[in-house]
Amino acid sequence: MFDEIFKNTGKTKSFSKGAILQSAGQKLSKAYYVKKGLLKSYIIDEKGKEHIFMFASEGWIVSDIESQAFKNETVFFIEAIENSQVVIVEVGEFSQSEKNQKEFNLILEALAKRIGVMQRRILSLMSASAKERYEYFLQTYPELPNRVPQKMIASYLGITPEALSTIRNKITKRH
Amino acid sequence: MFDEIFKNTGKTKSFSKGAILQSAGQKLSKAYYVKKGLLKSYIIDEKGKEHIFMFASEGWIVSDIESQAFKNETVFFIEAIENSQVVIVEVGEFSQSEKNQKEFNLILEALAKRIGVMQRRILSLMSASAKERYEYFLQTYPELPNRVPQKMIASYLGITPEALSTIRNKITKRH
DNA sequence: TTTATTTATTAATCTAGATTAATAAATAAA
DNA sequence: TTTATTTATTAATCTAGATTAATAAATAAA
Repeated sequence: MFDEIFKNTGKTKSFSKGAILQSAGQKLSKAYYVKKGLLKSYIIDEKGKEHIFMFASEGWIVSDIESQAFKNETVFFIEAIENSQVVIVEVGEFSQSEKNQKEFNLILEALAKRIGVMQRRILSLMSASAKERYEYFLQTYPELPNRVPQKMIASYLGITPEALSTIRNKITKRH
Repeated sequence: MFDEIFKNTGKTKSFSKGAILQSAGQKLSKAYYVKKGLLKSYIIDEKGKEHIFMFASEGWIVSDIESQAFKNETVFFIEAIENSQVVIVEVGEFSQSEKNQKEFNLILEALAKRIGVMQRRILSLMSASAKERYEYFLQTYPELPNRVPQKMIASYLGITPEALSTIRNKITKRH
């Protein structure tokens, strides 16, 4: 992970639950390393509906890598869903400093990892049912259901809270 | 893009339509730079159904970046859907050679671009209807419908060929 | 060419998940 | 506490897209 690079960059800020760290439409988006707490990044579609793109708990990084690289406006909102301590990293530092071989490989590895996560998500959205996606989510993030309201999990899975409730009911009933 | 890095690495190979360049389960996957022709990368799910992950025409690169970085078995098949000329790049060269600042930035930019494409795909799978995804596909890849059978476009969109046929019918009818 | 195979279209039926609505449970605010 | 707000559950109804099947059109093979 980016851990080694980001952990000690200073600039730790605290955010209360509900605080918005970044809004869609802003330029010059930053990278957020979560020391403590939990963030979500999400979009709001034309119908005003929220779609959670990712959760970030301790040790994770959230950022709109594409908008950083190309200096576009970001499409993502980022919000603290627990009281959180976050290291904010300017993108400039990231791309301009002299990189040694080791840092280069760390960054490549982190990007490759993220690409892998997204590939699996795309494939499962194309090929798996909501129930299968939920079960896969539970395996991948076993601790999140205790920290996150169900409607956010539904939003992450791309389904309605009602549908998730029904799925959970079915899973428990045929124990 | 990776163009500058890959274009002149030699080792151009020709593949006839229908040739399989890579199969799921193989280790040490390579990167494929398309000089001429058209490739598709896809998975086959447990039910034996094919899901196209991406198309790659002239100037594109296909590769399982995650499996390269972590030396896993790849999940992707890669197949030529036109007669194609492809530059095959060993992953080794890519990560081990000494990188200068310029190359470093090119690679970062290419990865960021790919991440952006995947982000948009995830968000549209979560929030858009099949019709909207098809219209977005037409905007993004206006030339592909002339080169690719419809059932492959359906597979890329995550729907059945029958559903795509119906959508196309609806779009033309209310001109 | 002729024949076989693959692809696209259309229609009927089905189903996973959306929508709407009402109620209960949990959480936050006063 | 009490009250207001948010979240989760359940049920009824609806709909986008899947499934099945039959037919036509296009492409590949003999």
